[in-house]
Amino acid sequence: MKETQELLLDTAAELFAKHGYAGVSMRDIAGAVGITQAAIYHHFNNKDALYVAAVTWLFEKSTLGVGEQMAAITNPEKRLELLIATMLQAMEEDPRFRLIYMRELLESDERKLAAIAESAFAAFYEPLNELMLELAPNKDAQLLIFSLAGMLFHHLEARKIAPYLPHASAGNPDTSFLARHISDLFLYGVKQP
Amino acid sequence: MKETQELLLDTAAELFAKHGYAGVSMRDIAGAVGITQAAIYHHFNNKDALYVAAVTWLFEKSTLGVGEQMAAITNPEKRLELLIATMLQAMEEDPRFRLIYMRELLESDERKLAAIAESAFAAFYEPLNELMLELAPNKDAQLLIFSLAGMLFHHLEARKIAPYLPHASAGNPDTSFLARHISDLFLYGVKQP
DNA sequence: GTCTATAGGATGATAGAC
DNA sequence: GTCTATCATCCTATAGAC
Repeated sequence: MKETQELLLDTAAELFAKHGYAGVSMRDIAGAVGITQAAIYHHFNNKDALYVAAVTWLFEKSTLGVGEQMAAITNPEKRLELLIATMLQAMEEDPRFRLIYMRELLESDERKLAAIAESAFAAFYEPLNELMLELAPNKDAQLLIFSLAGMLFHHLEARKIAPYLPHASAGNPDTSFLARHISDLFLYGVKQP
Repeated sequence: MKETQELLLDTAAELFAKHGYAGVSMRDIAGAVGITQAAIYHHFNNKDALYVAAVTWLFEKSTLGVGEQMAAITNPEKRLELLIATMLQAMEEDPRFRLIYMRELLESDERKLAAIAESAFAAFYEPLNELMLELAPNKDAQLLIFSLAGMLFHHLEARKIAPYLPHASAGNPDTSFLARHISDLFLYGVKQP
């Protein structure tokens, strides 16, 4: 059994990811943990402090180890494919990282965003940058990273709306299928088979 | 001077885009319009109805004409480039469409999402589907649409976090530069100059 | 069409017992 | 460390006057 403090972080991250900051009450979190609302204030000063602590905790937990896994492979195309497959699978298993990242881009104030970017993202961004320089030295690495990230995130997000759009196929594509599509498109574009 | 009803839709769309459904109260909207909170209920049955009406109104306004503009061009590559440039520019001028679309994908209310997708999105999705079938008949059109949409949205979203990442360049790229990058990548991938 | 007034409930936070 | 009890404030929504 986890300590109450960590259970609070875990539960708060879950609920904030799903419903956003304003959409979750202290009573919701307390209820999910199994304590009363007032008891939260023994662990955190207020709702804002709980939110920041939960997001920081989740981001540090989530980005751990992806960079190390990549460093082992020298061939850049293979490294790209591993990265895409790994990230898709990780974000499918635990969608909280993706959900909160997206929410942060929508509504976070600049100060919180800067703190998160520098503390939780920089280490993870660096090997990505090197990969892009190897893959396409004559292109803008940051633009490539944003293009790739946009595809990764959006394919998972879009699963929610896909069934309601015309020409919808039954069921959602699995991550290995998505990984194949994204890798091919990113490397060769639509004009190449 | 706009009629109160349309002013309500416009203001509600603005606030919901910025702060989300739970983050905006009826008082906030009424205050911004210049009436009292109770007066809203003369125009809309409840908060939910106002939200759906505002989002539908915004989406119909935003996606209007993009399809028509595209229909005039027969060459699919040119049509793709026009689409990318037009959407980037439109979303830069008025970010509300992008913000609410992203929020809809995050928020977990299936009923609202279904209503919006079917009423406001289907008409806009159809010409996109045809374009993809022309560009790459042997690929999955919906996957290509989500890939493209992901890039379009994320490049604009990422402007917020870009300055805090390593290797950041000064200032944000303008939309025509982004359009060039996205068009090239989508058509030919990173391996082609 | 807009107002005032108010019902009825949820919310963030605190005080103090155990 | 968690509880009960409570406060002040906010919320959506309704009733009825003008």
